[in-house]
Amino acid sequence: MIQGVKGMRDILPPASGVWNFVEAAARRIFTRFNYREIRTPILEETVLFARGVGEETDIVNKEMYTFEDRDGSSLTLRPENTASVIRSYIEHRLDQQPGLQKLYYIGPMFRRERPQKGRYRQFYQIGAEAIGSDSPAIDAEVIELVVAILHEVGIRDFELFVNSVGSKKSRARYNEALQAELKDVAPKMCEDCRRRAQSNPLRVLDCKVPEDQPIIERLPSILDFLDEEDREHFRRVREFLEDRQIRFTVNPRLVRGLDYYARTTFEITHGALGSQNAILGGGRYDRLAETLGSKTPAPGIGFSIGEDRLVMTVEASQALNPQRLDVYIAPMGDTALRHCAALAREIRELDLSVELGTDRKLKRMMELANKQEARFTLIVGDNEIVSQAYTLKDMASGDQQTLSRQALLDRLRRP
RNA sequence: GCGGCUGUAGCUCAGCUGGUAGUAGCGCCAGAUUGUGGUUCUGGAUGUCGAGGGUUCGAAUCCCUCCAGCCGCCCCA
Repeated sequence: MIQGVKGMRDILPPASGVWNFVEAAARRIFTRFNYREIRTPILEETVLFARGVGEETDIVNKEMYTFEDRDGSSLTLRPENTASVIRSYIEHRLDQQPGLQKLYYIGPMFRRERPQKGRYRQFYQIGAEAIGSDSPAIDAEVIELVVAILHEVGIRDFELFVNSVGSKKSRARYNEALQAELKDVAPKMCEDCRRRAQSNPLRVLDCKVPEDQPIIERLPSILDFLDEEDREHFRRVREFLEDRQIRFTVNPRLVRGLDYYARTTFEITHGALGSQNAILGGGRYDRLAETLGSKTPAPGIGFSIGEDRLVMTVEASQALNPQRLDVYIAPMGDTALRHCAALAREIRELDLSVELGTDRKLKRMMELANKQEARFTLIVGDNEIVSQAYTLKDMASGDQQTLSRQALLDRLRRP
């Protein structure tokens, strides 16, 4: 049997209905915040991600699907979308458009990681970028926007963490200070932390072992390494969030991220997700455009929601009503079947979903109507064609009435 | 990429001190007299027991390899 590729999955009904629900909700909120959709290619030149995301990140080092094209150029399946959006912004001179560019996207990304629940090699992100301003008010609005999306899909019990990682320079200084400090205290910590102190000091901050917490609390905070401007920027972001009555926790340990992050970073987690508990993450990337060759600065901030994970929490938190069938038409015989095609078209024009049965037996068609939870079944046989009166059965109550063609359409028009 | 656990009908699973697959539940199909579903009853189909190899007279059951999923690491969405 030919199977799907590892880490990639089929999204079947009824789950696909939840995906559509989530995407429709996101689009509504994006529209309210005046974001418009951008669609970028799934393939980009490898160098875009190498430079944009950062040569030293795990994503670029070991997780990209990179291959040589027939002409010898190196192409990569996008592992994230911010770099592509900025590339497009530069290429099409969107900085010449009036005001901010507020763009959103929905689509698949690819990273070759070991698959797990909530972690797939082809996964989907719903994201947005606000490019062209470094105002802290934009940071707060972007965060307000993601919170609004979560509310719109019915998720309330999440936690929002915000932090500021300052400039690249202050992050480097912080990393040094952390390493120096860890040299002394790491031996007293758990096995994992001792390893991380060597390989990736920032990861120590994520340790969940209770005994290590007192030590971690005494480690230096990145917030103490910010310069004056970064500190003020972060203060105002928090102020704007409070004005908007958005509940958040400052988490100085939230320092991970791609190389391009600067100043504000944020993350939202949800308990129902297990170890892959981050449902979305984002941050500011004021220098990314220049890194990618823009002559003019284009400070921006964005986020991406892990749609797979969002769908999981939506599925866990509420029972969504699946797509309903409005009318099942049961024609009795070939004449009726031909006759019903026009009838089906007329009912569909009322924006109702219609299934036109092709089975020979009425009993069988009634069964199918029932299994698909049709609201009505319309029975059309010789009697009905001759008399131009149709039998409409309400499947919930079992009531049946005989209606003229016009009365039938009127009856179906109102719920 | 590393470690652990798991893999039997469409789904959930039983069988696993080796003897050649389950009247299991749900679902699916058909019938209970020719234009009426949901309940009930009756009957039926479907599995190369994840794949390949090995041990054995004989393997779903033991061993090896591979594949996939899940959990942890790592990373992140």
